[in-house]
Amino acid sequence: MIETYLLEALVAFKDYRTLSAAAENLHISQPALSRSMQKLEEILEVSLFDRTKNRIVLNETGEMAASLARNILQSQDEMVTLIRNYDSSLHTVSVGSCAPGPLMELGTVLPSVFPDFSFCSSARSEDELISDLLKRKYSFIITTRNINDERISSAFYGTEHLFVGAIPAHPLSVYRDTGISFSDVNGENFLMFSDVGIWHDIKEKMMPDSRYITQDDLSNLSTLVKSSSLLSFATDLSLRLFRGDENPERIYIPINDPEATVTFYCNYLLSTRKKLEPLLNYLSSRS
Amino acid sequence: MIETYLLEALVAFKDYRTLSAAAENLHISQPALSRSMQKLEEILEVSLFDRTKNRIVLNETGEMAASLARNILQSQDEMVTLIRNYDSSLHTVSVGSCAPGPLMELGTVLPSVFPDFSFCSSARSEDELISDLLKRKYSFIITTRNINDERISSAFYGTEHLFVGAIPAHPLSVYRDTGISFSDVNGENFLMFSDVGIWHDIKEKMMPDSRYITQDDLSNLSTLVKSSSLLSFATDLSLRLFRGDENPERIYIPINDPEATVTFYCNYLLSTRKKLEPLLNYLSSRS
DNA sequence: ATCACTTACGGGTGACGTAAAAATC
DNA sequence: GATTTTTACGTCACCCGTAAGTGAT
Repeated sequence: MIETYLLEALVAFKDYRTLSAAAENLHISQPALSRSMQKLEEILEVSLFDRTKNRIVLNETGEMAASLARNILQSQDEMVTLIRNYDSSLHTVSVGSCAPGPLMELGTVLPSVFPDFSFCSSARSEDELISDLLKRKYSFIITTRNINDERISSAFYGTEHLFVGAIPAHPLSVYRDTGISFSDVNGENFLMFSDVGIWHDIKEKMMPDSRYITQDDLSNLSTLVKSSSLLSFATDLSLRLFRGDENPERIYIPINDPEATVTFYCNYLLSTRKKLEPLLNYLSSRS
Repeated sequence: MIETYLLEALVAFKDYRTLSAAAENLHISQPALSRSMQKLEEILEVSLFDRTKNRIVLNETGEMAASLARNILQSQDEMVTLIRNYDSSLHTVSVGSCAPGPLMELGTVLPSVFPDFSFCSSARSEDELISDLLKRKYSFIITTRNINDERISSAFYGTEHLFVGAIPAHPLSVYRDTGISFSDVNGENFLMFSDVGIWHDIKEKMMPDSRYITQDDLSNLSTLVKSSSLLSFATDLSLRLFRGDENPERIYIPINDPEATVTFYCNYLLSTRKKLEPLLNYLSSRS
């Protein structure tokens, strides 16, 4: 059998084209690498290089061998992360979401539904979430659409509605009951949380002329908003979660456009259904 | 990175269920294997076993890790054969066939078409041939149908017609020009070569009531046939190839059923087209 | 002269085997 | 008592680094 370090050596040589460069990158001496390549040829009973006195180049067989070796190493890497993820999936419940709202809500819900759990911040794209779900990095993920994959099952999670926050003196505050449209505030400056996931794309699309002053710390943002007359954002979820320590000096105006309402779905691996049943029961009882 | 011997150890343990049994199979001592398993857990930062004082069992994570490890090892094996086959494909031309006729014919043709070459006997099923072609064990294969795979290209090779050999005194010999049908000789005893590839299925299907006395050595079979009054087989290919040392005491009666005629195709990997061009030119010039 | 590779040589890590202890059946 | 696993310890393989040699640019 071929030990992994030999495959790593071969791949490094393919990448760096000379033994010296590859050896340096592998943090071993150049003669050591030279011997490894010889050993690999011995084991395979095949010559992998064209050698001249002071030059060594992969031959046709060597090139293909290095490609195959790279695949093996990648498979090994994937194996390691799969094993680690699988292990932690037995001990914790981790969540990925395309928006922070459901994540914050779940933060209050999960501890009562599951004994112990861990949290994960929202990733960028839904594709990344799906890929990480398949690798079991997440126990389940929150997305805005049902996923078309036979290994994955989906359940309705809930909706989130966007509001604009403003000081009472703001002219728009008269619309606090009737609501406004994105176009009414397109061009205005906003204070907002930086990691809003899918809302990022929505605001960019619906209010391309606005400027957004972002803040990646929620409590700092809150302080900032209290002291400012700039517009801000909120959602029904965030308003419900932070009821109590919300700013009494702010009023929240609903946005009427359909794009201001997002529907979330909870997606999980079919094979983990049993483990997640408490959550699924909770979700269906809620709706 | 995880060295291969650790993965082998894990897989062996999964297969043999105890360290002692697995160690014996791996030809190492049992304490050595015990340490390897500990080391693997260290590297993965995950526990793979449920341990009691004198018993060690794979836990859930361990079971899945062992499965993944088995896949890696299999990939490695495949890599090694791919590399070896690829290397030899650069030095030799090897042929697989579903029947011996084209193989014998090619034995006389290939040396003049290719500088150096090697030979392979006919494999059992066409599926095996295809699989070995994809692994580059064969440079090209002879089958009875075009193969539906985008990596493989096919060319017409030729046909082979089956004859029944009999002594002149045999009552069927009057049909030497008009031919007979399988049903006319179903139930008769035949002397025949054992490794006839696809012809095996044909005779079983068309003459299920006959008995076949097989011989795996061609020259022994020839001696046997000369001394016997039993029926035998021949084809247009074999008669052409062995013209000269054929038995003058035998006559050959054609079989008229369509099943007695087989059409062969030459299949090769698209990526090797250039190498095989001399052969393809020869084939198209022949037809 | 510098660079790149191979061969030669000595050293240290670590994987191995033997031995012993503990625990279960 | 037999089996199975773990720990302890000494040994040896083997992989590595340094040094030296050869050939090419």
